[in-house]
Amino acid sequence: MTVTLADVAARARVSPATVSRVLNGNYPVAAATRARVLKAVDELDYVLNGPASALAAATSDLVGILVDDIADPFFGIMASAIQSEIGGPGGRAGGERLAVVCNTGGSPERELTYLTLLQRQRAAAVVLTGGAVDDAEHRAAVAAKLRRLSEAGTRVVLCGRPPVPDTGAVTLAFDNRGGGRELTGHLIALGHRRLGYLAGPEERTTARHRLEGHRAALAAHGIEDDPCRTVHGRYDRQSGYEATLELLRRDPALTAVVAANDSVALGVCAALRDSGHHIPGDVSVAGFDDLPCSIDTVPALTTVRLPLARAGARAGRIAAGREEPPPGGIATLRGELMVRGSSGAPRG
Amino acid sequence: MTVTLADVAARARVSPATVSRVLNGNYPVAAATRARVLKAVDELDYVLNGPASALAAATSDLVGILVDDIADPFFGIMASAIQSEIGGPGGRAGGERLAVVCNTGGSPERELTYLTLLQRQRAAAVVLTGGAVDDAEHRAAVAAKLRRLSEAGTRVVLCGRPPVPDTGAVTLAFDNRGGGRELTGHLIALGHRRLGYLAGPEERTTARHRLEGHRAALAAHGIEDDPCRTVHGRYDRQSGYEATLELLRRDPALTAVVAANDSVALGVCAALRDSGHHIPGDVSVAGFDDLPCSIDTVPALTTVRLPLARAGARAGRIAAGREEPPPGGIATLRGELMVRGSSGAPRG
DNA sequence: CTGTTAGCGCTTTCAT
DNA sequence: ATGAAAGCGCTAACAG
Repeated sequence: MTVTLADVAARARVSPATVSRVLNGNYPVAAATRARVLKAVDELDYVLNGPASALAAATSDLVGILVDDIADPFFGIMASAIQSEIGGPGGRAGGERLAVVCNTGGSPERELTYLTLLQRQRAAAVVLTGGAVDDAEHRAAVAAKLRRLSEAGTRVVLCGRPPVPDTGAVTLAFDNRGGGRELTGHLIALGHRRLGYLAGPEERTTARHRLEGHRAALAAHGIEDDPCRTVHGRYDRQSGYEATLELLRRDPALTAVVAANDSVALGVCAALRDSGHHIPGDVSVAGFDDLPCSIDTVPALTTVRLPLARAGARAGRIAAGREEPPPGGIATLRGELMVRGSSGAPRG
Repeated sequence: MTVTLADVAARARVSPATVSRVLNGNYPVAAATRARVLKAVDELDYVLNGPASALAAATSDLVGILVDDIADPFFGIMASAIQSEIGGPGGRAGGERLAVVCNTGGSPERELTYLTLLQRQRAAAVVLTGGAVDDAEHRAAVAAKLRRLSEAGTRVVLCGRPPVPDTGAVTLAFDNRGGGRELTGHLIALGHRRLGYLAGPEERTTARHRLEGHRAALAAHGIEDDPCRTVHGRYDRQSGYEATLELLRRDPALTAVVAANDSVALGVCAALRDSGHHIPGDVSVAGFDDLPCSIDTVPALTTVRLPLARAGARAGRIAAGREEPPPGGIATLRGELMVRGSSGAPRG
């Protein structure tokens, strides 16, 4: 009842092999024959059977994109860029690739599960985005999976994620350390000496690297890094809100708060507003990522712009095999400091 | 070289069929045998071949989620909710489903392409989110595709999208008309009589329905609907910014601007600020959707909260076959008016 | 509860 | 340029 390639062949009065060749366009076929086949395809409303095709050819057109949180524009922007570079023509059979995004929810287990699922589908490529969970066991498990995927012919690209050595994975990393250093450096230059820092989840590499940059900037200027001025939390607004109140409790004389990312910074702003502090008159605020939202806060947020779309597009092209990997398989992309109204000189 | 089910069978000293039964867990197998098989799977590091499995079983565990714009939290939030309800155990083979999101970029052609690709993969279910393009030709093409998918056994769910009759598709629609009516009604109740309206893309059903609601509210209160106070545009911030300037040029005495969604409303706020208008003192602003960002504008945005996460979760469960479709296959979910600081009584 | 036997629908040598 | 035939790796009756 469901129409198969054989049906098309019968109607076009050719062999199944010829239909396959027309559909894949990877073999010379007489123009007249091709036309006849295409007509039959159209008339029968034939749709290629993906699994059968993938089984016989031992490859598929599936490309997986793993993200931590699809509801977060940070990942959405990257995923969108990746997908738009992959989803075009260029695949096998029918010329279209199925680029799909998988939401891990930040869970290491789900990350591994999705990798297995994609391995099971014999995916053509896999792109992993965002910071990794920096735990020895999980790192080893991911490395093993990536190695296995590479060996099976799946292209692996890490986008905005630190390299995983010896896996054949191409890496486009963000310079989170450098960005963090520059951001805190900017605040120090304005005259700030009592800076609160809201770090992201302790186990995430992005959070860790940004914090390292912050500390490097403090050290470079001989400012003591009082541990009670750093609070770890989640990468979300609410976490920023709560942590800010905690920070103010610990040191009411704070003149600046640096957040692990923009979502957290929005929470910081809200908490400061709600507790009667003026931004930047009383307290300066800075974020990281430069999400679209960040320009609409009042005052607009000082932050570090990450080239999310550019990185994603490049990762997509590499995954699609349309661009050469960077030399050594690793490239580091720098962020750009965006100075806006939320940062200013401290009072007094 | 790549290990197959037969290898596992050999090592576990059972037949391939038994291995398959263990892996799918849909058939009684002696505990001892199962353990032996699982051990072999582990030792050989075996990964099921998805295409082969899908071919033989004539079904797959792939579930597709179509979104207009993955970088927009409106879709991200729904997609996340859908995926978290589907991605769990409950699929075939190994107990995991591959729930993936496909980014159409709002293009009708890409929407159809993705539907074909999913049909090709013999997807277990497809969820379409967001407003449809309301063009007769495209509507017919989508309807035909959905019918074909349904007939092939793919579950089809429309989430936040108007029904498509006679396709077997289950619909969870948002009451955009009602929300629009309530929002404009609120502004009218505050005393506004000169309201600008920034409608979304003219061809989108969401934009259309929200506008209809707006007009219904005007009509209900006997307010003339001056066509020059309505401007169509894209669903983004920049569009809102530009259209607001245009609106003010046409009628500088406007006391309120209603936007098609929150992103547009952010642009409205920016344009008003930049042209020296106070919100809500000079001009009130209202959005639609209640995205997370909307609470962080100053003043916070009056808007209509849509149950994105709830709708997504329900759509996901229906797609996964874990919840019954609503009676008649259609449910309409209402929005909730969120009155915040951006709306107030008009001056004078 | 387990093994045997046919395919699922397509791709791809190898001939012609 | 086209056809014939042999699987790809798995599942699903059907026996036992």
